[in-house]
Amino acid sequence: MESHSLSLDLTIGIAKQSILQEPSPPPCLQEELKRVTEENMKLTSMLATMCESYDALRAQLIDMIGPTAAVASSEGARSSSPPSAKRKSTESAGDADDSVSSANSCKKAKEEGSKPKIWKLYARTDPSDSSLVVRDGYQWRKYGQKVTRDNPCPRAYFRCSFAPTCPVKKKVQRSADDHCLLVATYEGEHNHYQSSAAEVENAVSRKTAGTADGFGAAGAPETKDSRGEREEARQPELRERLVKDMASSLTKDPNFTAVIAAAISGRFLGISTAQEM
DNA sequence: CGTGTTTGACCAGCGC
DNA sequence: GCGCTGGTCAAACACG
Repeated sequence: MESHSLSLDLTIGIAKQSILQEPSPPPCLQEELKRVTEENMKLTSMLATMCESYDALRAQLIDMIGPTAAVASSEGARSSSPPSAKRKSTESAGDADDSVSSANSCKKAKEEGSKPKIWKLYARTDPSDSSLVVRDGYQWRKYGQKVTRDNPCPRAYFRCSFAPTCPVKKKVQRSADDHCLLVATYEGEHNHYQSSAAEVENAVSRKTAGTADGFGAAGAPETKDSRGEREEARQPELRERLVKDMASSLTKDPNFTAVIAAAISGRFLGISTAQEM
């Protein structure tokens, strides 16, 4: 997405800058340094603008869908009705949910005090898409798959793999009636930031397009309490997340090492001018 | 070779 | 105690 490439450009820009801050660079490099610095500042301001726009849009989105979205904690997931348009399919998804709920209800009594948060996400998928993948902005590692009794479609089990210590699990199963509908049941809360801002946008857009559950941009259940807290803490978090995204982009992007190598070998200027064209 | 997925085996909880 | 079921493990496999 655009924001992602922007952050990548930004990281490359920063990298270029740091490379060029080697002791006593030649005059042509100083000129380039100046240009890159300006470009970097422009990108930074663009990024800030985008973040503000994103915040505003997201706030609007939450206002729009908040009242209808089911607060999908274990207690509220089934009590609040989903939007009428999705009523039938949600009920059919409920077939799958019932097994989850009944399984969880057994534990409920025991774990009432310390049970992890459970929430659900309904996602429409292409009928031809047979994968049990719900793109919610986090990295998941599949650790099991099982065919359950009340649904011929297999249920897939995932763990959050973005952070080794993250306790969150999710189960994804197609609705027995509507095979286009994926029901993702999340368990626990993430103890880290979302892996990708682009994925966040993806998740949010999916939600507006066809999903109808409590699901914040951070992939956590969107309760009023947590929402208020996050609104307050958003700006510092956002900056920190951007920094992490940048670092992540640096380590993941093979092109970055090529840029570094090119810069070091003196081909940097050629690449830079070529990019401008 | 490292990482993620698949899949059969295993385990624990529950109802009868 | 036994069988059923959901959830997890871990070896084998696939892929980049």
